[in-house]
Amino acid sequence: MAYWLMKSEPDEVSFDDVLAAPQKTVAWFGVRNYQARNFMRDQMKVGDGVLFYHSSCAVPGVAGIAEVASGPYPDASQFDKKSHYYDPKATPEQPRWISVDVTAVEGGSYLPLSEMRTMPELEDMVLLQKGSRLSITPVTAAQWKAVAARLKQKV
DNA sequence: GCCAACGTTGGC
DNA sequence: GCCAACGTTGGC
Repeated sequence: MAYWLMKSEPDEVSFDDVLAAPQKTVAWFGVRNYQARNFMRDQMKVGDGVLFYHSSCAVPGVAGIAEVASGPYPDASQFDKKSHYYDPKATPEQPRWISVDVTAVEGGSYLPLSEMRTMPELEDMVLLQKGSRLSITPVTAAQWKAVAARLKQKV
């Protein structure tokens, strides 16, 4: 089993939105970066752990724990001319971008980025590396454990 | 709003 | 295939 950190802008989809969704599950759409796409396509498995991260907001940080709930399938927004994720080069026969479903598992506490930067266990986390902007990044088991423990501590 | 860092595009 | 120009991300 693998672990991931996935960034979402809370103005678009917040962790609370996922908790409120039917079956607490949403499609993760709008990934338009090949490296992030390839993680979803090639490495993610149902049941993998997900740190749900809020980016581009007042207090960025991990907003809750989720899990991967489906295999990869074509991201519908790439075909939608009205979507700002529309990609004219994608066709249903030859889709470029994919989604996976993600289910919320546990919320109720928040770990700010500023605090993550103080945790020695997270020193090597991809998210925290200089210049890192990938929307989906791998998380090690040790990093996962440290974040989960800290979240639990805060409840 | 600024700006560093990174990704993508397209001319050559 | 190189690389300059441009666009985007995302913290601050």
